[in-house]
Amino acid sequence: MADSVVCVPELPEVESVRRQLHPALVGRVVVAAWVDRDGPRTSPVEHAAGLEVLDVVRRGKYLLLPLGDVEDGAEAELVLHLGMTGRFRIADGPQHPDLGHVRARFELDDGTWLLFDDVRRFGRVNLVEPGDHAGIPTLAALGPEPLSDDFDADAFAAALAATSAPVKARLLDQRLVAGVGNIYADEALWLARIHPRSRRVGRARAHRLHAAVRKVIAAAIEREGTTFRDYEMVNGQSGRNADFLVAYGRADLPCQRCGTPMRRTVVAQRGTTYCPDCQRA
DNA sequence: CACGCCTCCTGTGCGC
DNA sequence: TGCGCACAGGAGGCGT
Repeated sequence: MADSVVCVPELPEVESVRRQLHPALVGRVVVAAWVDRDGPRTSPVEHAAGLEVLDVVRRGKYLLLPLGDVEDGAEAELVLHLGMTGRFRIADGPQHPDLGHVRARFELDDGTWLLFDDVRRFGRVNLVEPGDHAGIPTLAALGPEPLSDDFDADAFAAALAATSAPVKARLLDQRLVAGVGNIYADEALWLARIHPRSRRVGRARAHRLHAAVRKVIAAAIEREGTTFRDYEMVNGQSGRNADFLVAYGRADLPCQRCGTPMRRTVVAQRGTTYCPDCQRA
């Protein structure tokens, strides 16, 4: 079962990508930009040409690249999302042997190319006015970064107390906290000993979950993310977090806390693994 | 508004 | 061996 699991980029994976893209892109001027087609997840990017990459910022699972002029500031913003299978390469030309489904290309003034490859087309490539996220509702309503002071335990507890949805659904919806996806939701809920389908999470358990989210995200960033198959860094290497997972992908394996076989279920239309003994509703 | 279900997309792995 | 199909899921859209 575990070897059929596919990994999707979440906050730690996107942060690892950001750290590799930043030194390669900041200060570069876009010579030409191309995206494979218009659609709900892509929009024309040709106007990026002539603009300098001023920064490579991450918010949740989004990468934001302000483009413009060092003195005049940002004139545009490139919004990128890896979706499920997105990956980047810095290449010497418009092709790369590792990439079979290039969806966007950015030629840079030092002769390198930023290539975006995305088999399943769930990724996003949009060029917008700086800060104009109205067409990207999840980004516009994105909650606080989990490792920032803006992620407040009391506010998190209050928000959970005001909802009737399963706690895992709230972790996934990006509004209470940014960047948590299916893997780290299961990991954090296991660590906090909370059943993923629980609809009533009191203050004490909410505080445990708040700490658990921070812990699993920080640990995964240290290990440059989790790789099963799809996610990889800009240099093609894997993250090292897969060997440290305690919940995700461990159905039928013994709980590392109590030895009870982990159970697989579906919550919020997502595969979910939890310990039926030490994660109680 | 909140919630939950459906859809998109395609490679992979399994069963027959 | 080969075919068909279920499955994976972030985010958007829509129905209730």
